[in-house]
Amino acid sequence: MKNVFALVDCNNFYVSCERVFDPRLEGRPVIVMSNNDGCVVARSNEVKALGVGMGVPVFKVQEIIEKHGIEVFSSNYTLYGDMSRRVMETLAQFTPDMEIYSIDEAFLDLSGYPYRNLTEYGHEMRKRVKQWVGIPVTIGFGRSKTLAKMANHLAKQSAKAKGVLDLTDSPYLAEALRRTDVEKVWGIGSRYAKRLRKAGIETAWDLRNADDRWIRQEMGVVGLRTVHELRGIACYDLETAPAPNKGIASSRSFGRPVETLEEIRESVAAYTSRAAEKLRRQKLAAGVITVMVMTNRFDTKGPRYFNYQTMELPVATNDTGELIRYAVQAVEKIYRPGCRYKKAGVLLDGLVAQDKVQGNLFDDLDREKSAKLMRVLDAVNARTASDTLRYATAGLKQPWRTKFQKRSPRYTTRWDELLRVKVEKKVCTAYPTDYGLR
DNA sequence: TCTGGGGTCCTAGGACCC
DNA sequence: TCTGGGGTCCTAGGACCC
Repeated sequence: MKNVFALVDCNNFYVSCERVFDPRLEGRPVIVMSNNDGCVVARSNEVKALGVGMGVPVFKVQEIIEKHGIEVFSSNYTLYGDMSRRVMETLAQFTPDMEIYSIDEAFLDLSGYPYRNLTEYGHEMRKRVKQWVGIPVTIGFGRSKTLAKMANHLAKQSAKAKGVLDLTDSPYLAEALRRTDVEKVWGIGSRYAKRLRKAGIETAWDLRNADDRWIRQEMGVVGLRTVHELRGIACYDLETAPAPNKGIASSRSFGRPVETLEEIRESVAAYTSRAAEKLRRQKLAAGVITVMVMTNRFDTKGPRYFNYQTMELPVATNDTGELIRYAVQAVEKIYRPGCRYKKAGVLLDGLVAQDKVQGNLFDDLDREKSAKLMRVLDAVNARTASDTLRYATAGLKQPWRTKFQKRSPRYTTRWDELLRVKVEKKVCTAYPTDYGLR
């Protein structure tokens, strides 16, 4: 039996999410920015056509933004996360063999399903996601994940494909490989692309026909797998049950430079709280904590500084208060006065299941009490959908907070931010589904 | 003035042990 | 002055992904 993989990818996902709730944006140029309103992380097709690159700093394209009246949004991860869930739930109806690969992508394993016409099936999926959730998607089919990715990419380029391209047994496969630049291949980043091009390998077709020994030498086993995948030999299976995290990180740039130990300490405490919440959501505990601080790496004047401190905990924990205590100790060791800090972060490692934590003879914390307290904390914050309860160390006003100056309402997860619909005397004909609500 | 955040896997080399 | 070999574990760094 031959493998059939599909890759479903939401088009310009963050932009599409904004458009679902603000149809005025349809057909207009739209940008969504990264954290701290720093970089461009999502662009509508209109913006791509204006030559605005992925990941460019917003201030560098300010002129284009103003000249073309581009609509600009801060990231609204709460909204995007919820919309993603809706898309995935809809896709799950088509097959049980699904891997949620990222917030806006899913692999489907359709091997062994007697679909006579994959293209038709793809159009059905597209239609349903659009109708139920309001998000446009593109679908590529291939004999390996890498080929499904490539098909998806080509489907986006071609208007003729109408969002679906099947390359499983296609007579156009060779042509498709020839038309794909080597850096567009999944697994080939800018470094490898440069080296490959130097060696005369410019397209996916060239890569597919490259010498195995040379590839193994230059790119290791990972590179070799990519080449095999391009030949239609599937090296990667679907990963339906996500492996538990190996580490959990929480780091943020500051909305403005931070200089005092007090503010750095607050931010580190706040980031530690976030990381600890993630930890508890996955029922894990951390045995190692690392705190890092850094100045602006683009700043040419002023002292540049980067440092981190790792601490091993006597007992693995997911208690916010306890983790904050270690984090604060760590940050006090690396804080250097006279620097303008741009970013701080917390990394948790040595993760173990919370019910398999090894005790310690000298442990003086009441673990049961701590677990109870954390449950209450999480429950209250879940009900109020914000960090209503938090540790005083994290500060009250948090003047260093990351910027989100143009965030749209969290339409689907906050009662006080629901979409407002003006109803005139006539009967309202808008149904919740029109807004992605169910 | 303004430049994101959170992950994964692989490999080479050093520490350590017998 | 002579000074083995093989295994494991850990870490840092480099590549990649969205």
